[in-house]
Amino acid sequence: MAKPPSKPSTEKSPRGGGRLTISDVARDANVAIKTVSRVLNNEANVRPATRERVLKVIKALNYSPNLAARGLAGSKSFLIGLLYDNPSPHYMNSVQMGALARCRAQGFHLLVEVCTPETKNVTQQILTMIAQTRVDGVILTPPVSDNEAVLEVLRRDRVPHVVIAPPKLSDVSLSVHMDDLRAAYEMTTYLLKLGHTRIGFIKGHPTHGAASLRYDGFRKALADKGLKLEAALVKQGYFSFESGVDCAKALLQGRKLPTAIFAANDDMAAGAIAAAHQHGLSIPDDLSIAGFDDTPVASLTWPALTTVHQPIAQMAAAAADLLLAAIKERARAPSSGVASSKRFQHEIIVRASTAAPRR
Amino acid sequence: MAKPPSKPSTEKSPRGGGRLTISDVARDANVAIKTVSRVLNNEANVRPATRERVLKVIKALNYSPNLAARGLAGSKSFLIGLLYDNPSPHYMNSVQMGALARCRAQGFHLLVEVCTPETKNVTQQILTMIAQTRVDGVILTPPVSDNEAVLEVLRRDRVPHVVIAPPKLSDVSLSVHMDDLRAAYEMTTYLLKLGHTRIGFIKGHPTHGAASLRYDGFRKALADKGLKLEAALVKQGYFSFESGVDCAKALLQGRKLPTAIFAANDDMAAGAIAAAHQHGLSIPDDLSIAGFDDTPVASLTWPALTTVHQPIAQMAAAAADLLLAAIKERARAPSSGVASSKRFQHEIIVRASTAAPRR
DNA sequence: CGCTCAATTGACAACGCTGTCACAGATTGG
DNA sequence: CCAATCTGTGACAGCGTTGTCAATTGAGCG
Repeated sequence: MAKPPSKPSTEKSPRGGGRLTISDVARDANVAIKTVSRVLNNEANVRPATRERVLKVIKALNYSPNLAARGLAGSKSFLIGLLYDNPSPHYMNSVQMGALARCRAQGFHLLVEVCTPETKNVTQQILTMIAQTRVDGVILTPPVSDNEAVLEVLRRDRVPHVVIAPPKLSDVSLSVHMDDLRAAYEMTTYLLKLGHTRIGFIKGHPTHGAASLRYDGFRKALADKGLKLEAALVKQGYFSFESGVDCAKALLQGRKLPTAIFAANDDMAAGAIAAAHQHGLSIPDDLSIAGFDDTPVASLTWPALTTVHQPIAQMAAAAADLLLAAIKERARAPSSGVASSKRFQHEIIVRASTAAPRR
Repeated sequence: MAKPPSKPSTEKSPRGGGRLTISDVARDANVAIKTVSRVLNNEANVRPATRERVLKVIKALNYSPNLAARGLAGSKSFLIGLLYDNPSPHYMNSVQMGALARCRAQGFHLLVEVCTPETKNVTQQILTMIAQTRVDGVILTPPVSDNEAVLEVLRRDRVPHVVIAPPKLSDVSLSVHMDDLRAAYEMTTYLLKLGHTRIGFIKGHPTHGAASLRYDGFRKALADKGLKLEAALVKQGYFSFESGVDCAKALLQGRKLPTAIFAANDDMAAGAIAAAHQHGLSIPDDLSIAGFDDTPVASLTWPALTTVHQPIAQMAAAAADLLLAAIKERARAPSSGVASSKRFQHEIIVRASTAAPRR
């Protein structure tokens, strides 16, 4: 009985990679399945010529390995979980774009998981997700990143994770962050240098870690210039446009008007602009206004908003890199990873909403 | 040698569901693995008492099944791919929130895939993703939804998919959509009813399907009122703030000024507002301005923007429902699914940027 | 030329679940 | 009362990969 000839690679046209398996490749390349696996995983000890041949067949067949099988057999799932709880679409979009680019570049996929504020048991939700999907790592964004219970669980289960904008630098987790205090300090200093001496400040949401840092930066800048903080010029906002309107109105009804207002985020700054318009004030001639975050709205207000730019997408990309590196490292040495944090540089973006005060 | 006693269920504390397998549950519930599987998949032919018992053990152990194994053994991956290529963070955020809620409610996870405009071969990218992850279905958002080649591939490989805002209603795909023409018609009619007769229009990006529908709606409303379309009052924009500024400036420099401007999206409307401010015009007294989409920026401009609201999150949720239903249906009868489309109702949101023209 | 040792390759058993099918017990009908 | 039928349950074989370890190859050396 004649042995059936091995089928030529052209038999299956290089279409969707649909139902191809690793053994199809092995057959065509005339090697064992395991060797194909070695090539796929970039393992050592494959003769260059063999590797070449296998790669050629893979390409010809347009084969790509089944993640589920890989996940089951090996330990890697090639899945990264993105924990998501941010009310700002722009922020989350930037994070996703940044993280996704890096993940895909390294062959990982992004699994998005939302935990709305109503979610009673975030911890349980994460646990379930990990058990189900066996994600190789998790990226946390604010304000989930403030949740100590979640971090605790991730550490206990030894799930690699990276925190974007952690409330405080941890010594057990990876993280990326920005210097909110310094940024607010610089913006305040910029306003002072323009000649403003009465600067109103609209604080951010009281539970948001970074918000208080921004206020600290504001105070420090005043102090360093020898100026006293006037309580009447500080209002408590909540990051929303409406709270910005309210706070600005309150500031503009005081006895001695501020010549500038610095809001802890752009939405509130936009609110301040609206309030100023309503008061018949001209910006920046009668009143300078500065924001924080450089969201798209900062370019769409009239006049365009002077604000602090954070490189969100870059931070997210770096977070992904950090995470992926840790995952690879852990595969080599299962010892717990080292904590490390990368700091990013902000930038003061001067637009049309600020100017020297009118004499 | 004594046979080791089967370990009691309390041995593994109900923690992370970490390394539990289905056989742990089977042992504790005193049934076969297959029976646990039946319970997990809600299959028939399990005695209620047995089902109960298994469920109790599952809960006690805090067990959740391994998706990779499920995917490998069965045909389902419990993964939905979200194809993503939208420049608007707000839009994508809404889509994700809407889709994610439904997916998670039905035990599915969301895999995000970006295809930037630079991606040379979107089709290949999708093919690879499908081959790797074996997603059970795909959700397409505009403008990917306009890409006929992508749709073609999905159909050929018989991957269930749903299209959000397709350029034209397909007879082979699921979709959800809104009546852009009618919405623009209504907004225009609203402006006409206020008493405006010279209405400027800023068109959207020329390659965006919905953009031309909006223009069609505008023209139809004028025609139905017996008004002639003045070419000088129509400008070609590109959906960006800057193009809105430019178009509005051009409109405001014409001989006979319009008393209202209708822009095909909010960003351009915001641009028009800025341009009007620069021309020293008061809104809405000197000039009414209307937008389209009801993005967050519409509430942050001054004055707040009259615009058309689309229920994006609801549409995405419906899209997910449609898709999940089709997946379940296909599991029952592998015949190709029926096409169906669900239409959603828009809403005219009247804010402060529009009013009757000054006499 | 024969031997050693490292480099390369392959056979085979998992991984955790579902599909298939066989089987025991319960139910029905004549 | 027994065959015929239906329910509920379990044994077992994969699904497409990787891990383990044995087998084969080839180069270097005395």
